[in-house]
Amino acid sequence: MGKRRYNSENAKRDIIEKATLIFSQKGYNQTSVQDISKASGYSKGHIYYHFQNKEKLFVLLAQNTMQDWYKKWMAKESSYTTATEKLYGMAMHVLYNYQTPLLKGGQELASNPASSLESVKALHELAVIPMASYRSILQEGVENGEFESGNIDEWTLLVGTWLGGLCQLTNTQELSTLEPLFNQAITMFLASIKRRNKE
Amino acid sequence: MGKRRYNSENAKRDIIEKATLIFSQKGYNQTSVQDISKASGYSKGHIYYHFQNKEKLFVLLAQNTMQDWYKKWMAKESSYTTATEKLYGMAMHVLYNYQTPLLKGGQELASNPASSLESVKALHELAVIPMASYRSILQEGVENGEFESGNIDEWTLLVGTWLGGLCQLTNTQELSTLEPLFNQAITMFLASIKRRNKE
DNA sequence: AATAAATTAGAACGGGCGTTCAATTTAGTG
DNA sequence: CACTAAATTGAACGCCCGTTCTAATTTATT
Repeated sequence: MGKRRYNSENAKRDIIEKATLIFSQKGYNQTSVQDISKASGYSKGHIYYHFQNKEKLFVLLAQNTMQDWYKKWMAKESSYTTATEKLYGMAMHVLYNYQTPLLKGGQELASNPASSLESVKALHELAVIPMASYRSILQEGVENGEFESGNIDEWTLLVGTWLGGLCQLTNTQELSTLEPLFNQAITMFLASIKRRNKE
Repeated sequence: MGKRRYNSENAKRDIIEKATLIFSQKGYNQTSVQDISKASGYSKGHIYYHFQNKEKLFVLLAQNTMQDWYKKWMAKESSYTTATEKLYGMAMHVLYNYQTPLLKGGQELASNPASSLESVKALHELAVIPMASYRSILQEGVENGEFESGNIDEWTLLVGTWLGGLCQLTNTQELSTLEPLFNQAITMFLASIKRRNKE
């Protein structure tokens, strides 16, 4: 009666790995299950042995990716002492870890009326995660007096959209060349929210 | 021997109109020629009477849309006297006239290896238009002393990506509610590039 | 009224898609 | 070694896509 332990986890891992890569490169609609099959070396049928369907597979990958992004940020965050440092750190974290193209795939899926509500909802919840991270930094900065008091939700949207917009450039430019740009955005943003010392 | 003048221009106009709408709503891949046929009331075959194929049709629409955007801006621009005013005006112009979803469709098309190089090139040229518009405002501001002298190309990218990022919000929020946000972005941006008067 | 060209519809095609399913191989168990 | 369940394949299905083709209809000119 002992549980048998076979091993299809290698296969599953391979599929996940390759699928993440291809979805990132080509988006959701333009990635076929056949593409994933070919890249992973497993048959189309086997993909359906591990995953219910293409949609569920994508959502899982998006969740994994975002979770990874968030965990890595949490690990890094404590190494910064001020909210200001955290903002700069976040900009770099976004530049190097945010999987813009995968998120783009999410928009494709979400905008398709045929997609299950469940998946759309799941993806929507993912999009909230980075915003919450930005918000918490801004909040902290206001509370400890680094930043002026102001409309934190508005600031969150502003910094979030700016970083999101900048990420579009990652499609066409080498990441490292974008560092100054990301930093400059934070510098400009900070210039408007930093508390100016009374002298 | 005189040229006959029939009238299928109504049909063509209808198709263009509906196709623009649907491409904007659903993106490139998820819009089928059948969708356009149904919405316009003309047969699939007739669409191919007017347009070579789906790809060319899309490129044409994108060009029309961008041309329209640019013309409208040119018409508006002269009503602003300072570069500062122009930036605020541009933000509103982008908010209300930039067809983000259509541009998204362009990215889909461009990222498909099967797309013709010609189309990809045409779309790429379109993406340059708004950037050039931003740049010219910044240039003007520097030249007439409104703005500090600085790296204009970097500023262009920064303001461009910010407005582009903000535009993503137009998918989910009422345009008019976004006005303050767009204005706030410009205000923050200006705070960093405006020349401070010597006193 | 006849004609020829412009316009439109609709059926048909080949292909690729996501998905299902039956059959086969693989590997642990007694 | 036989047995059984997991793992994996590959063919098959039905669907919708972009596109083409042919035939019908409308329209302007003669």
